[in-house]
Amino acid sequence: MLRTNTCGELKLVNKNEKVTLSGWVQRTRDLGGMTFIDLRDRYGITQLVFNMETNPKLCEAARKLGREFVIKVTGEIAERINKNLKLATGEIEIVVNDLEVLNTSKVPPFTIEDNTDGGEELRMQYRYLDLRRNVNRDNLKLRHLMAIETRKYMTSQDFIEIETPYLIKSTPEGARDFVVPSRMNAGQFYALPQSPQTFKQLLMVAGYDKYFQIVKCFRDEDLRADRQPEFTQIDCEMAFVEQDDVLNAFEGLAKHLFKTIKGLNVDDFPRIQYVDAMKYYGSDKPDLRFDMKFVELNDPAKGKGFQVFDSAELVVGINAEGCGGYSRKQLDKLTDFVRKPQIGAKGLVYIKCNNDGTFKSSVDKFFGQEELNRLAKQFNAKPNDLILILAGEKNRTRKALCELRLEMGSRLGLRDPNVFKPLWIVNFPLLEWNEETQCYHAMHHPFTSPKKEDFSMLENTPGEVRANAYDLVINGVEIGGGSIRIHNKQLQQRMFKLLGFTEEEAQSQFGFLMNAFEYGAPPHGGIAFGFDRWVALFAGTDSIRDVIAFPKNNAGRDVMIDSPSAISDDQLKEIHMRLDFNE
RNA sequence: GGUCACGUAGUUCAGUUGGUUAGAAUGCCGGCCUGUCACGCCGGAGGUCGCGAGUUCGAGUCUCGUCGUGACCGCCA
Repeated sequence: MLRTNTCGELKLVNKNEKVTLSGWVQRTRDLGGMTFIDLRDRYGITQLVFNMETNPKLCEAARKLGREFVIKVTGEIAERINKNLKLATGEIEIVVNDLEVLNTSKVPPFTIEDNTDGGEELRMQYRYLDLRRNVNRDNLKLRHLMAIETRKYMTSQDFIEIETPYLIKSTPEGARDFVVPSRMNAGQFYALPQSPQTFKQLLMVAGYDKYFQIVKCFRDEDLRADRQPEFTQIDCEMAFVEQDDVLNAFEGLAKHLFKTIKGLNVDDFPRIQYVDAMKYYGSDKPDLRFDMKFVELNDPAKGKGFQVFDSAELVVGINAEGCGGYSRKQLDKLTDFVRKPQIGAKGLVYIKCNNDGTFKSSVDKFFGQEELNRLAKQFNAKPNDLILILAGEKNRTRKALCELRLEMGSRLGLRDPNVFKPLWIVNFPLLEWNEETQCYHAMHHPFTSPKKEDFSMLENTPGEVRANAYDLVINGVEIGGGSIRIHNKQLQQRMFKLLGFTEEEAQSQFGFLMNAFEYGAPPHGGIAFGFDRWVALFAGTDSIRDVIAFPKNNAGRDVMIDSPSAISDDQLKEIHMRLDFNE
């Protein structure tokens, strides 16, 4: 037998038991006359003790063991003379009388410790060693628990998990598809799904009125810390529902996860209109852990002769409470921050609210004390507050101020990763104007239904039509999004036309869906959650790579197995492909 | 497609204005040590400064290119 117990479970109550343990050598402490070894497995660490006086041969063998050797030991559980309360098994140790090396190990390229000395690159290359560390094991365990709790909750609500295919059909809307050549059908390709969207709608037509799936999705786009080419969604769909039914159902799932995973009872989630989120936070995924709402200043700020304000489409600011003491240098740094190309503001106007009730501003030349006071009142600013104002084109300025708001939130320590502020953003626009292609495209996806009361605007002002679409946002992270779908062939056709599809294109790409709508499609809607992001959020990390066992780097490469890689000429021939690119 | 940062010992990093033999910590190897638990103490080995070109009397340091890694913009229904 290779083991009778794990390295995390033996306690004082097991004293004098004879046990066999197997695991990895975490560390040896050779004191000369005696040697201690920390033996590690997934469950914990147990101390082994070898004594030169009682068993010199065995003790010599133990001294030769290197880090990460795999060993099997048999011995008796003894109470420690010096207990280590930092360790779950710290009250006992194993007095070893038999030692077998199951496998040796090269010296690992970095230490398998909580505070490892290994850098990102190296740890990715030796991911199987990195995964031995506690932080990764805890993250993967958290991921597992969240998946289990999701399945438990969904099952309790009568949802059933149904698998949908991975080899499907390429369609133009949305992200770039990963594509798979077909051997049996020369010149034709499958695509990997960007999501099971159309299949789950077909399941609704089929009468499976509560569906979910924890499922891989694939998008061939450039990566970020929170984006992988393959990622996991909690994909859900319901029939006979309206927007509120969906929000309530999945607010239930979110609350269940907060409760069971984080032990938190969270309040009902606020529901914020898309237009309000943009107006007050400059973002469709506001971080509500802190307030610092935007205050628009077009009326009071214009007409004072300050060209920047007078010519701006929008003048808008925030109040950074308690920052009135910022030095010139600190303010310059903030100005540099907003002028970075990614932020894109031209400059930053400040108003310092001095403790004596006076104001100091970068636009003193144009605004007297009284006028500054009037501006400050709009923010409910108190002495020692700092008002920061940006001006310019509306969308750009809001986006820049959003970044500045988050930066100030971070500086003021208002973005505690242990605090969670979920909310719904509702009533997204149906369409978005794309400058590049000079046409509208669906903001969510082309199956999203417009608001009934906005139908009349579809012909003349389609940009103003609102959709039955919603996002779940937690702490400034978009965790999920969905919509009430179109279930009527005529409306779906009209939608495709609006998006610039010809009738033939729509038919060849989505005919299967529209045909299905002719056979009694029920009203339906759903949502999909970014599972990796949700786990990352609960794990307190910014990068979803930390919660994926074998992630890819930001060029889409797996540096451990070295993929993607070339394939042989024979393989190419089999799939009827010839390469055509410059090396 | 673009912007920025980084690349020096196994590893993580420092390295001044361009100037003698490139340092520290940790890991590794050897020795001592009977209650350690980040054990301690003593000693040792370990470097194509990512790669290529250029400037210079002289380059880890400056310039250009290139490769790798990370972050971001575009992109991601």
